[in-house]
Amino acid sequence: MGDSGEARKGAFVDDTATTGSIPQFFGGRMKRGIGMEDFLGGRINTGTGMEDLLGTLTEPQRAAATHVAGPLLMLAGPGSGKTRVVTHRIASLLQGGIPPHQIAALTFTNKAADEMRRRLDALAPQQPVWMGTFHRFCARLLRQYAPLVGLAENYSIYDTADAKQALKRAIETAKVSTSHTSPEQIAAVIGRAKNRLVTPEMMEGQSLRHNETVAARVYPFYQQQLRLANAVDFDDLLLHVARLLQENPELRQDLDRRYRYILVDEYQDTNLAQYAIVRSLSIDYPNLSVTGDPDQSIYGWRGADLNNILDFEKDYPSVTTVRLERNYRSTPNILRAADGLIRHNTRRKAKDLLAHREEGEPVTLRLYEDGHREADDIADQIVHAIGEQAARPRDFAVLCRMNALTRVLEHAFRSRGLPYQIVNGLEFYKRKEIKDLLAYLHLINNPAHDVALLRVLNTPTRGIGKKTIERLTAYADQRGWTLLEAARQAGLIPTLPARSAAQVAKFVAMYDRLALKATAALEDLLLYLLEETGYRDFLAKKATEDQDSNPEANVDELLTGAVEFDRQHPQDGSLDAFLEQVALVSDTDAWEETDDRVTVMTMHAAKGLEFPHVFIIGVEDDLLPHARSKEDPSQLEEERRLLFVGMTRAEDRLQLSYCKRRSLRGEYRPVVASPFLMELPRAEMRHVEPDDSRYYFDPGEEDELAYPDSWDLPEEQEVTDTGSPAGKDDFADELCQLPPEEQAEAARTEKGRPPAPSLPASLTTAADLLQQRRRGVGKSASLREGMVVSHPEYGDGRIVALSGRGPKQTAKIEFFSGEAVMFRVAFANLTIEDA
DNA sequence: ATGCGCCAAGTTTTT
DNA sequence: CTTGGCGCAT
Repeated sequence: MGDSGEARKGAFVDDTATTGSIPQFFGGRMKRGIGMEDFLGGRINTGTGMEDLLGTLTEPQRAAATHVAGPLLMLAGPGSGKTRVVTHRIASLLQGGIPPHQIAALTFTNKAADEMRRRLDALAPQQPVWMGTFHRFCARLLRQYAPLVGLAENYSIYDTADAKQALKRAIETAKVSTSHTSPEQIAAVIGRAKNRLVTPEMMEGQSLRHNETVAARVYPFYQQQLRLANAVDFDDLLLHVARLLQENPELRQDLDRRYRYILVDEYQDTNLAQYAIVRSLSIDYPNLSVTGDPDQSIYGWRGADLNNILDFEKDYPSVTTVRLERNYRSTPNILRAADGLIRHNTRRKAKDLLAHREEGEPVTLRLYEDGHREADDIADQIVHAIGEQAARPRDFAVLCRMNALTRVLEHAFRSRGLPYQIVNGLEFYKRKEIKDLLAYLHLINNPAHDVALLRVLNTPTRGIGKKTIERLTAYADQRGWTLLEAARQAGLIPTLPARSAAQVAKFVAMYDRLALKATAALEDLLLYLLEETGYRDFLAKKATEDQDSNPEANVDELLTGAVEFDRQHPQDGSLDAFLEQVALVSDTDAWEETDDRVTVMTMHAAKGLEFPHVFIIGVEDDLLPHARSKEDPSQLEEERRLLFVGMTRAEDRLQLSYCKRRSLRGEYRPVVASPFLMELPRAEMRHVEPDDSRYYFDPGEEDELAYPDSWDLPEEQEVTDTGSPAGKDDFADELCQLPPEEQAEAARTEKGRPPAPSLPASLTTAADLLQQRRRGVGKSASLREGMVVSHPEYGDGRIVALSGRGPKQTAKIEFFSGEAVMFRVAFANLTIEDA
């Protein structure tokens, strides 16, 4: 996946050069910065040939990059330049005369695919090499061969919420009792089965556990539901394609020939379905190259099978294996800590992390009173570092186990005017208005999309109530029809009163009018839809009642997206493509590397990224090994790998923190440090306790900060791989069990320490003021209606409307050119003009 | 049929 | 702390 920091590093070097101040702190970094990675970029742009280009690679990197035919396994540790090698290999293949359309690079996330594309473009611009996620690859294939698996080409992709609705309906039709299980559990079992290529028929004879038995009963009904709706869920995308390839030998052969060179990123995260797909496409042309790192496998819960990578050499005996173990990203301090941790995994290929950089700062382990102090302190540290050092917001990342922890940070950052971006799960496409409108689009595109119909039938309200829907559904189920088909017969449904039937008929008539516009430009379609369905009025009414949310702004945003899509896809700009696009992007993909903001995300989302400064919060028992992962040793190992991934994102500085107490799901309760902390080389780390409010970044106080006595635990308190950590209880007692009264007392008696910094008051230098004034306003609460702002493209304009809060804040700006444009403040590069 | 309000439940990670 | 489901009053 993308080591996407390289572009940033280049930018960083430029910036320090122009300001003329290179803080000593970044010494090691600078040395590396002018090293091969950035140098490379310059050379390519001057158009030097491939020979020179490959000359900048190390021996093993070069071996991988020049590999042409036959299977290739690249075991690449974190920060080893993996993406770089992969892009160079593609460029090298192209230079060797391989037609670009014979190459397909499969990634796990869109983010990784985009990054790879960006970097390939730098080496070999505009090559039609196929790049994208597994799911997108499968979606495309399926679009072409849908009839072979019983679908039509305009099939819909159900997102998790849609799938859940369909599942609930399936549970009802299956008439099973869910008293000892839940739809979620059933969904999980079915999902796991699909990932292992297990069909409903195969599952019948083999289940043992209770919820599996229930799931096995529901599974066929669920699939039937999907087939009838001409829809697939995420897992089906893979499953259908895998079966397609298994059951159609000629097609398999064709596709094998078409995609002769297949590259798979993050191979350790592939599940059986993905494995089957990739293998099927690499039989006649076994030019399969996979890259991955078993230590970074963190998707076991999604069916990822570590054996795929561990056994690759067995699958392809003629494989060339390349190991990239040298880490160019992190300081040795960080690597020792990460290595100390990962060594505790038993099911693992021993691998070294060879440090390349010079010794840096010790890793910090920090204890806080609670999550608020944690967030406040981290925000303060960042503010301080930006003020004192030449750091920028985008150099920092705060990583956590779950999205719920980001709330406190959001507050802390906002109150300090610190620009940030939270990459989390609850975003744009999950909002009600958006889901409603998309449901209309889905239904227009695929009349069988029952979930969309149910969502939309009475939104806005049209006098079609629960009873009517019930009768309609029963009628449809009875005949095996889709709901829309049943609705067309509303007049003939005996159970339906005439009045209800008339309402339903009116809806169908409206639908038919909408469907006529299916091939119009998205923008026109949406605008027509808004009027025709009465959704616009519905929204206006809502907006006046509810001040907080601004559905209208969201709708405008969707419109903006549609316009953009129309523009980018003038030829294939079908509704199909748009809906597929929407279904297969996640909010993680909204992360903008170029934005100068602090990044807040989960460790899962952070994979493949790197940052100069990384804070990992909530390294606590039941949270970082998550409570639900602790029974199963393999899940526990996965949690350890997750922390490993988090730690190895850091280039220069890394802080791990945990709290004495934390409020989670409404409760404020005491928590215990993560047992993983016991596995770190604590003797060489810097420990900070709660009452010590001195700054992380104050160079003068480093000596005092290091190793408080209470932390001077003997290094040999190692964890046996099977048993519980020796001395864990002492450790926890000492650190976490101090009663609050004593804490308060201790705080009161603390002597002379600097007051907590508060931004913007602490930013006092002229340069800072200037920077502040001209800096992107980001998500800071500083925007007001009537304010004059500047946009790089549109010029100056006045804010005429503001809506939404935080990262969702949207501003309508009337530019002096006369144009009025809606922006999402977070993404628009707005600057505030002098007052 | 609608809409409000209460209560309960379930809370990881993502395509 | 949120969401979803259910029952009641209009």
